[in-house]
Amino acid sequence: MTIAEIAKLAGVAKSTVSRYLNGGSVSENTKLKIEQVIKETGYVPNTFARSLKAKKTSIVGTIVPRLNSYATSQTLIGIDEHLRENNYQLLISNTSQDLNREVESIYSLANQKIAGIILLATQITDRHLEAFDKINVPVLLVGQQNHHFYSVIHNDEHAGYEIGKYVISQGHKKIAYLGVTEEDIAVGVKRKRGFQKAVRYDNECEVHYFETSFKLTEAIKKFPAIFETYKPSIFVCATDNIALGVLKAAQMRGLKIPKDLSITGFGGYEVTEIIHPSITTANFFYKEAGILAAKNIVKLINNEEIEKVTVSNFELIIRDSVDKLN
Amino acid sequence: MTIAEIAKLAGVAKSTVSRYLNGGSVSENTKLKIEQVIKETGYVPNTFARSLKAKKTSIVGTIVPRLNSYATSQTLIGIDEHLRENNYQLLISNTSQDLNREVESIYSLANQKIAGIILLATQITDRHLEAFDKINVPVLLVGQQNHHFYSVIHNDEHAGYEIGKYVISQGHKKIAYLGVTEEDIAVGVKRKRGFQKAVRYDNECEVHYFETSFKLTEAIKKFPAIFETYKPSIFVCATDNIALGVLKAAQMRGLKIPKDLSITGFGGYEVTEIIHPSITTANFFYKEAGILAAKNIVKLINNEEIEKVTVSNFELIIRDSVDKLN
DNA sequence: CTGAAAGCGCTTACAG
DNA sequence: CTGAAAGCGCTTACAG
Repeated sequence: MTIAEIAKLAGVAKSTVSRYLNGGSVSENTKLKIEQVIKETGYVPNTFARSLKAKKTSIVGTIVPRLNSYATSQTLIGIDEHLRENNYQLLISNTSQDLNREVESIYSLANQKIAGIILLATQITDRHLEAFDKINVPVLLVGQQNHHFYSVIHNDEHAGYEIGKYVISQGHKKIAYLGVTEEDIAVGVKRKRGFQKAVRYDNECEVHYFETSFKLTEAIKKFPAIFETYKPSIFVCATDNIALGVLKAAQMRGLKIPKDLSITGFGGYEVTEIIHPSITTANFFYKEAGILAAKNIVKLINNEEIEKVTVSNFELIIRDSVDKLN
Repeated sequence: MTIAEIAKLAGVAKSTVSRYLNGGSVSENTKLKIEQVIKETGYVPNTFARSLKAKKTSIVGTIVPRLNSYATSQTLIGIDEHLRENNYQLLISNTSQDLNREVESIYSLANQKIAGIILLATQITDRHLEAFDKINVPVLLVGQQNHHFYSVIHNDEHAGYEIGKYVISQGHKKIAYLGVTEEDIAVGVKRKRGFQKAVRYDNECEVHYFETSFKLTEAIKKFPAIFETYKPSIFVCATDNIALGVLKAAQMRGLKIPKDLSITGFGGYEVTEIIHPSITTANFFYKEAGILAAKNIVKLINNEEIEKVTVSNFELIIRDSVDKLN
């Protein structure tokens, strides 16, 4: 089935059918005829021919650092949902946490004439800047903020603040903050900064800051030394994964949570609810952030105005992993 | 940059450049010239023009029931990896567990002239059969077997058998098997069948079979009634998710695992290791199955022979959730 | 080995 | 509102 056959069957010119398909002006009468023929034949336009002429597609490329992460999945689900409803297609490009592949993906997606790019960002390097600069395609960052780009971010700083306030309200005076590298602005800098703001004016409160990677296993390894030398009453962990590592390490040495040690996380990962005891955490709405991202990229594609930074919400979920000391 | 410009710069005809690009016969000399020009200009062929003529692409569509599942992520990672290495592109189509959307996706992918389809299958209905029949594209099933299709499956039956053997070897005599609907052949039928084979000849062993859904929360709800009326020494759960639900429910009522109750799962989900106590389970190699699937679909696309059914391996992982009673 | 030409299935000014 | 024609950037017989 081609547009030519449809045109012939409907007794009109190809261009008229094309106009009908693209919402151009067609008389009611011919509209009906074409509609009829298309229904009968089940005709679907050839995407390649269309894209070849129009020099663009209705595909939004989303670059993700990894596929096997709760945050990624939920965000993708949100993006997918909104894109689908608006007749855009989602193309997922997985980079397996390889920044080189991330840059390659940018060029590769541009080459496929995708309409826009959503990047679930971790770090933005000069090579990212250069690539985005070259390709001239609407771009939206999710999870990290950068003054060169539009972005949808989580409220990491405020989440850190709320966690801090809560921990203090439960009477904790000796806190181990287990964070990550400051190269990650959102997770490494902002969550900590928010936390610091909350504890700053409590003079009796002592906080020591430690750093680990995003890996659960690394947190398990780091735990014993910190716990033994510093003896904190609580571990405030910069991610749920780290919190899970700390929980595992603590339970392995027979500690009762939260009686012997309290723990908090960030993220709102499903496991934190399943696990026993369930973990107090700041829950980010990843799926909603995905929907916001999709909405914004669509607007960008249509040259509509949007805010430079859209902040997605969070909620503090108080569960069973923090002991009340006062 | 178009092929015409490259041709002009290299001083040859478009068709010669095209032949060079597609591995046709070109003299060493012209090959060098073209190579040079392409390098200088950074020319990349237009995919749409190419696909429009060639009437096919190098895209493999993978239809997944859901994005937020460990099994799905791992399988996709495997598929992605092997496809990338072989210059195919992966297009992921998420159906959010909606069988209608699954069927729609089949047609939609076919319409995009993808080279092949991998379906992470749950159930195969007549409408699936009809769709695949119509589109005439190589198809491969993952996770479920069906005599109409090529497939890569997990060794569910043998895994069930090994779990059964192990449970008996630990002296359990009163077993609750918590399974799922038999509409799911792999999970609902085969795992149970394997398990039954293992326990069949142990006369002292009593097994009661129960059914729940795939949802963790449902397992939590089902737990109390089963536990109180039947009082088993172990819950053999048909998935890790169900096992996690049982664990949660048991811990909520203060039971010590495995002292008061033993639990096993199927799947090898990451959480089963993190959680305390860690759960004994049959670990399926999802990523490897993904690689196998990608290998097979590529062969199918190239008209190479493959086995109708490829069985992916598993391993029994013995951890801390089963008590030794003998 | 190489080139000229036709054609894949659309869209888009342009003219009426 | 409608149609004829050109052209998007490739590939593929065909002829030499």
